[in-house]
Amino acid sequence: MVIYDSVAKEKRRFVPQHGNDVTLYVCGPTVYDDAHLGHAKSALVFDLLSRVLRANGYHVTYARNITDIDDKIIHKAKERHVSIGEITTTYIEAYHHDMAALGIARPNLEPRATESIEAMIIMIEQLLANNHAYAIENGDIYFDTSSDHRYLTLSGQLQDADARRQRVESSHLKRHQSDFALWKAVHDESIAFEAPFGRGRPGWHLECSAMIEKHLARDGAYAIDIHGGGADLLFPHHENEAAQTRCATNHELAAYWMHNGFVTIEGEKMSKSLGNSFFIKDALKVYQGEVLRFYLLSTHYRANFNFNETDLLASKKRLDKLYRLKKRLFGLKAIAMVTPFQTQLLDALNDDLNVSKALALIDEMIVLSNEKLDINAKDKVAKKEALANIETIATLLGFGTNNPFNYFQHGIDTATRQTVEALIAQRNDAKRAKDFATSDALRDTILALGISLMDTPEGTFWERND
RNA sequence: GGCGCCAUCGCCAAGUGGUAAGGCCGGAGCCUGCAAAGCUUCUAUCCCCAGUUCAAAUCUGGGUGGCGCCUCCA
Repeated sequence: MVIYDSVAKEKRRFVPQHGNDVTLYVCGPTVYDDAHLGHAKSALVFDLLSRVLRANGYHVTYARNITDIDDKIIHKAKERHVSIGEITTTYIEAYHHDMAALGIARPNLEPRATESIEAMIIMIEQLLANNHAYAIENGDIYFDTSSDHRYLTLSGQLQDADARRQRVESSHLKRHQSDFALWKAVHDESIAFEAPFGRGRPGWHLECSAMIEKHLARDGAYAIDIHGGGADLLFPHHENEAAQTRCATNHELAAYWMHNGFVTIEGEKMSKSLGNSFFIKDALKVYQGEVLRFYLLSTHYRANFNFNETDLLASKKRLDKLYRLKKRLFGLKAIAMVTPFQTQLLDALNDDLNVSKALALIDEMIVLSNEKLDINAKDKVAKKEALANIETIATLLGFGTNNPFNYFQHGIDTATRQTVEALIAQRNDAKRAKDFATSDALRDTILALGISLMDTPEGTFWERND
């Protein structure tokens, strides 16, 4: 397997530190609002990565954190006059629901910040003991970036202090502009945690380093094999995580760093300030989760992704073809077998998750299978192979996992369904009577309901139009 | 201002030194009572300029144009 390491800025052959075991940590969401398409992209990319790693025979421990204590959460709880727990429970459930709809498997571990306070306290104490952190008058504890000789080598920022001063809000109490809070002292009645160095709340960057130490880290040069997240996290979040870990422990944080590109809408990054966030739950009202999965995964993970409906529908048509083939194979049991296609598919994905190449292989496989079945509809070998190939696609990429008939009739309500089926029965009567004028008129009626008909030797099937 | 990414057919998108994958859309055909689906077939020399090389979309330099990070952020 080859992975693009966004710190080395080149593709590197992937070699785990500990034999067959792979540790993967990905920065998850802060649960103060619904998940948007950007969250989906990140979760999808690393879901795919974990699938591909496993397909290569690795034993993967995949952790994705949940930040459930944060100023934005507290703010929202106050705004709604509810507890923080109610906010986080609501959005954690929503997150899980949305991710499941996209066919994203749950990571092995989903550590929460509030359950990792002890680990964070331990790390702060290590940093204080090593003189990598200091407390200021009000009780806040900062990481001393000047004490880390490798600071900024991860992101390659290396900017001078004057440049940063322009942008960063100055805190006269910090020793250096780039120093960041490990612990924010709390003196009032608002939510806080007890710590030897005073009541307070953890800084954001700390939790990932602490959780990694607590749940994944093993002896060696690096705490874990792969650390992932959105491209916006490289600096300062991952830079700071890396600094904390190397200064508190005797190892670097991750052997490989992977960052996924952004989902943009109309060419602009989604953000609160622009008001252009596109929530997964809203997209799911219109499109099937699997179509969204296919679309969001169809562009290489490192490239920026400009979401638009035209491209989404083009992706849907591409996925449709996989399901049309599955429809032709309906009722047959898949038999485990090895085909050249499967090897090629894994090879493509092993090249830094080259999904475009994988999709091209899938298209070619579909055409070839259809061709064989057009020549001989009872070609058993072709059917067996095609089924096995579809199984592999489902396992590796999560595409084609549904019942093909349900897929094409997605979102049709019972009333419409009954109407359509009654009209089809009428039309079949007309067809039997060779009354093609009536039968064509009925098809137009059905078409007006958004339904396409397909006459086949096995009967008339219907599909929803998009 | 600093750091970084990107620019391939109408649209989406691989390929990163050896002579342009795939999909969508569109044209033609086969099949079909007519359709749909499926199949066959047709459509690019890679933003511009200069350089390196036997050979460049692919490397180097310079332009132009997008985008991201530097502040919470997937």
